[in-house]
Amino acid sequence: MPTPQYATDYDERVVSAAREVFAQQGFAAPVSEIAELAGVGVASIYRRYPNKRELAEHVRIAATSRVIAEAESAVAAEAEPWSAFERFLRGCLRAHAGIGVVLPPYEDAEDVSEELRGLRRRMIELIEQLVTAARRAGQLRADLGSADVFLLFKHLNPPLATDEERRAELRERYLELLLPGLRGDGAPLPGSAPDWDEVYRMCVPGDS
Amino acid sequence: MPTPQYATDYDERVVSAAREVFAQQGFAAPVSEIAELAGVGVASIYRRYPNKRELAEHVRIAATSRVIAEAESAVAAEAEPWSAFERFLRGCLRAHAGIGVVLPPYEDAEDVSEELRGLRRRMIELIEQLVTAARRAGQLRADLGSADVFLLFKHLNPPLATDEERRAELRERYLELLLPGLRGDGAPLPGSAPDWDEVYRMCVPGDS
DNA sequence: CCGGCGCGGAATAACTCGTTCCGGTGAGGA
DNA sequence: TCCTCACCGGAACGAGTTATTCCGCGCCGG
Repeated sequence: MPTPQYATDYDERVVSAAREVFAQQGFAAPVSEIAELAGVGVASIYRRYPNKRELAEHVRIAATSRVIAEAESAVAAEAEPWSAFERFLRGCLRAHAGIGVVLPPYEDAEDVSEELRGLRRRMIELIEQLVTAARRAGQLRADLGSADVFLLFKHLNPPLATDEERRAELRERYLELLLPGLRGDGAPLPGSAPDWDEVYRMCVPGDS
Repeated sequence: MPTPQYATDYDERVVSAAREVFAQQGFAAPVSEIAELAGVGVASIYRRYPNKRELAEHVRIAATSRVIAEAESAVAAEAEPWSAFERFLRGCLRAHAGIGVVLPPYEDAEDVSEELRGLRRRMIELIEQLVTAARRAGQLRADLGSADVFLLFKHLNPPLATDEERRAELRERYLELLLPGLRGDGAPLPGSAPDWDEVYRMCVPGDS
């Protein structure tokens, strides 16, 4: 065997731990913490990824892919636009990987790989499709842009609860609180909807 | 003059900058960044506060006081419970100082000064009063606790937009989205409401 | 029983950040 | 005008933290 084969089980645990840790503490979080959460040694991480940045890139790719899958399955499963939209939201929330991690490039926007760039395009396209359809059907308020949805998602993530269990519970709790507003029951929204560039730009400088 | 008098103008700019920076980056943010934002040298900060921790404490005290004032003025200005509640929310949002900074103790809960502890008690008392009144009047959904409100607030803060102007706009935008849900138009909330201890506990470990 | 592939975690070298120190500057009195 | 002194900005220092590498160990297949 020319290329040594590492336990694939490890890969999964590492990426999952990295997602969790980066989501909570930002890119500045120590690699050792990721290793600890994954229950492996730091060397095992560096044996698979040349450096921290590439690990983060991998996490983002996985998370973005997950959101894409969630969107595609929601479109496929629901005929009604609003139902598809809602299913997408809940799906992402449950996937937890969620948008919180997808969002921040962690480093300067320039260093994003072509692969991730493509995935982002696809993800945006899908979300836009979901939003537009629901809006056309009069089931989603007209003054809400697709990038708004993204930001709202980010906000749904509670800080750092003790356990992930509880965090998930709170996420669903606050999503429920948001849904009536999304359907358009309130006053018109002040301000202008962000565009995607703004959303990405907003999250670059810091880590979180 | 026995005690030298420093420019009070500086104090204000320093605390305001510290609030901004801590809110965005957490307690881990470098002091130098605060100094830069305030347009002063680091020494000017240390000339007024013995160390970073005390500066943070000062920020929290100022922010908590501000929330208290906002609550008191809302209670005094509006007879209708829901109106008072809504005014409180908007007021805090506009004060921006807001809850994002009030919340995190930044360090272990033990090290909180007696003064701040007292302010917190008062703040919680007031928020609870606002929530209970609105709930009693049937204007706020019954399954929403006062600590929920606090967490929601935290979530309203957009990450790090380029300018504060835009951030404020987005905060108001998303508050609007939340209001219908708060009034009780949606499905019952899943999960259980957090209590205040949980809220504080949730935000201790990390910085943000 | 032996060889070697991974593994965990200690060791290293760089870097960041809190805090302190120091020379500069400008206002005000002589 | 010149001197003094209070105050300022920013460079310097030392402690602590972290990405990355290195090394000896244990397990698995033969």
